Amino acid sequence: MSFIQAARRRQIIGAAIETVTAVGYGQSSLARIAEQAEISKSVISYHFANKDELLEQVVAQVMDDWAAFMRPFLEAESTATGRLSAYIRSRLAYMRDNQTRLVAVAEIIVNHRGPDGRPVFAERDAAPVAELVELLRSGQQAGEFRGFDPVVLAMTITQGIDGALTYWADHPGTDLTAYGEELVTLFGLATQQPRSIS
Amino acid sequence: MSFIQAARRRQIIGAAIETVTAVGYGQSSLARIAEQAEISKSVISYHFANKDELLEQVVAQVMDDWAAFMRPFLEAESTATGRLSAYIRSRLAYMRDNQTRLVAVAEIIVNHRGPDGRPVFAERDAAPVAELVELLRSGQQAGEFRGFDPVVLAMTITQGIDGALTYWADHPGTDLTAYGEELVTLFGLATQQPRSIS
DNA sequence: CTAAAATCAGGCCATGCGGTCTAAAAACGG
DNA sequence: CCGTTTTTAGACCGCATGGCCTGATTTTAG
Repeated sequence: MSFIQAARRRQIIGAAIETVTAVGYGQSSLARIAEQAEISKSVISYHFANKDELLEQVVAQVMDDWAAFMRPFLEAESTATGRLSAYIRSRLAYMRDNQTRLVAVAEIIVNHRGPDGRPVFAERDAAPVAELVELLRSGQQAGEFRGFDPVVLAMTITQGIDGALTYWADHPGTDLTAYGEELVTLFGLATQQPRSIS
Repeated sequence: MSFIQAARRRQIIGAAIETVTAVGYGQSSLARIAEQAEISKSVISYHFANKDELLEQVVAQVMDDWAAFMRPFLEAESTATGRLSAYIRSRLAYMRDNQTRLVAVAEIIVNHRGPDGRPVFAERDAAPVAELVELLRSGQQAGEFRGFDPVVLAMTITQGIDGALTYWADHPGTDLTAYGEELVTLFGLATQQPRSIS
């Protein structure tokens, strides 16, 4: 893949992200994206097979980048409790520097459907939840966590973190770091082994 | 409003809900909704001013019904702790009997935009969160809850409950009652005043 | 320098959209 | 029973969409 190809693809992907964040998935036509990028519509058609492939690339790029960003934070922790806190903190840290990207991806994941009407990115969206389930299970086996249902916990944590993005998008003054610390203590209390029963 | 008018409106609203749940907001054209209802497209235009009014009615009907369903459960509780549990349980109880309705409304709220590109139902969606904030604040003033940020808590609880709907839609075998109890203990642990410090 | 390949702009097309129009059918009142 | 009003079906309109095509322009290769 040539240099100019890669550059154009990056530019178009960026324009798609800006457009989706600004006007929503439904209004993000190829014409609008091209206008945002200040190029002709056919340039998109030349560099991407179709709109689906463009959206696929947007999602893949952001998700991969996000996972790569988080990995070192998780690997630095030895206990499950520490990894859970690091998970929450690093997801919010990434949010802080990639708001538009993540808003766009969230919009695409929820809305993009195949010809059968079913969401296309459902599996990709479920992956981080599955990862969290593993984290929680290991913490239970290590005796750090109480005996909750790890699926419910993982789902709720994921949703809680996504809620921070939604809230931040609606209230730009929000201190995301403080929000994250609230979540860390919240889910810390919710997961840890209760004190002695007596 | 005549009897037949009311019946037709109910039928069309029902068909809109079915359609949105089945194929998503984006693919829910008036033609599809009419097909689902086995009527002609113009019948919709006759009974509703336009698509926006139809969606408005769908959302309003479900949200009002939901709030009315929950009210007695909340009023039966005297403590903030009890009201929080009742809040979670009653929201999940309503979900159990109204899955398609709620999936459709969630989809519409997130996706429906005005001509300016901004979401239309943002305020209506924020109302339950504001209600929860009040509940949590009163619990803090009563000394039942610890000193968390009530906005973060309210947001996380709301998101956590919505997560149950999402998970249930993807995993039809889910026991919603058990899911709800997990949430009750989870947020119970997260909110209650810590034991004596020593 | 030139010919081939890659890249781009603008126009074009079939499709599906929301909404309207006309006329037929159904319901209703006297 | 008939005339009026309400309700419905189906055709139709203007518009935006995703995708494609043609031809011009730029880059690359020999």
